Amino acid sequence: MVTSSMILWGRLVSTRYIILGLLAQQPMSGYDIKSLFKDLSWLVDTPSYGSLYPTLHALLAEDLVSVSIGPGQGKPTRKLYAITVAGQTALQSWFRESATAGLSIRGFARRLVVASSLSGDDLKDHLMQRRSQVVGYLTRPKDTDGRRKGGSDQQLVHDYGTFIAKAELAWLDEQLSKLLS
Amino acid sequence: MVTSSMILWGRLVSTRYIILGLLAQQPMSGYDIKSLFKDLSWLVDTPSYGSLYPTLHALLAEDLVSVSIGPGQGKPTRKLYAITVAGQTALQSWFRESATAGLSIRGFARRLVVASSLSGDDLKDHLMQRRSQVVGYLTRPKDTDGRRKGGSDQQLVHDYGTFIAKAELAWLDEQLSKLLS
DNA sequence: CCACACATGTAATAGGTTACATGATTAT
DNA sequence: ATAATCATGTAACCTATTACATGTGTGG
Repeated sequence: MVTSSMILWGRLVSTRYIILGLLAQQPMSGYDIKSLFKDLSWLVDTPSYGSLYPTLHALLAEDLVSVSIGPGQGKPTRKLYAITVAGQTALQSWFRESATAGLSIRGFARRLVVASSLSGDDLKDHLMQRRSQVVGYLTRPKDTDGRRKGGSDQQLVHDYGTFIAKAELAWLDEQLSKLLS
Repeated sequence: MVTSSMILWGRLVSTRYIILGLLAQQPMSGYDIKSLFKDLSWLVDTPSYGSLYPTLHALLAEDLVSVSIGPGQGKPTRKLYAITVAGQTALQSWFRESATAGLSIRGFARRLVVASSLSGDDLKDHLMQRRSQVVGYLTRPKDTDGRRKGGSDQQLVHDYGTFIAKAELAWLDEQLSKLLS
């Protein structure tokens, strides 16, 4: 039975793929993944164990990852998850299909984690695509609407957004020049 | 009957309060709110109509907002929502209680929208609190763990995070010096 | 007359969090 | 001993998205 949700499975479903992206860099336990996310919490939301472990189980059931009982020398026994070949394929497909995804800083960071574990070309594409989105954002037309948006409306947040976007543009250019040299 | 979810009602529940924050700046329709969110999509997630309208209905049922049938000269009739006194109180309470909330750029932006509609002191507190969080992030100890994190692990994303954090710090200092002068 | 922006809404469902439950090992 | 960190998991519940449904007004 194919439900509509299964059609969506290959699309966004954020957490699945960022977890897969982390596992693509090296085998880890659920606990490790959680800690890594904590390091990234500045940019990406940290999933709770309540979604982390079930996701890992689902990925396992689909053969996108494999498990082995970790050595746990000293510390309690742990399950080491590793990405499979099928997992790598799925990850790459998702990354390429989700290329047109939105403009949020969070979405970019999420995909950046995944991109780091893929080919240099995928990374370069991601950065270049992002660059044009950021430029688009910075050159967006100022709205002078009659109804709402009375001039100073949301000024502060927009100012913040513009400032961050400019910084990001600088970062992107720096990274891209490194990649192209 | 008091359920545990009701206790949480005054806490995070993101969208409720950012909507309330937007309405605190001026009365708007659901459609207006959606457009405003689109402008902010760089920093904050845009809720879908499927959550926007029900949220508006809930806020209305709790007397945190009021409605009036908009003029709609030319365009189709619209419902103008406005924040009530109770709504303003609830907004301020939420803002102050959620002060210790996490460190994500998205969480900050969300609260920034709300802060813009509150007193200058609330805004100043928010910026100062954020400043110390950002400084904490930038001065966080580099981990040299044996098990995972093999040196260059997640390098790129961390680099990105650091770059953005530095930019944010500069912005915060700029804003704070404006507020204090 | 048709596409597009304006405008509001609901039902099914996916996705996530909270709170709970359990246990090993190390440092104080 | 006992607190803290390491480690895994589940059930109930909340929240949000997706997809659908409907209708007005404007411009080409």
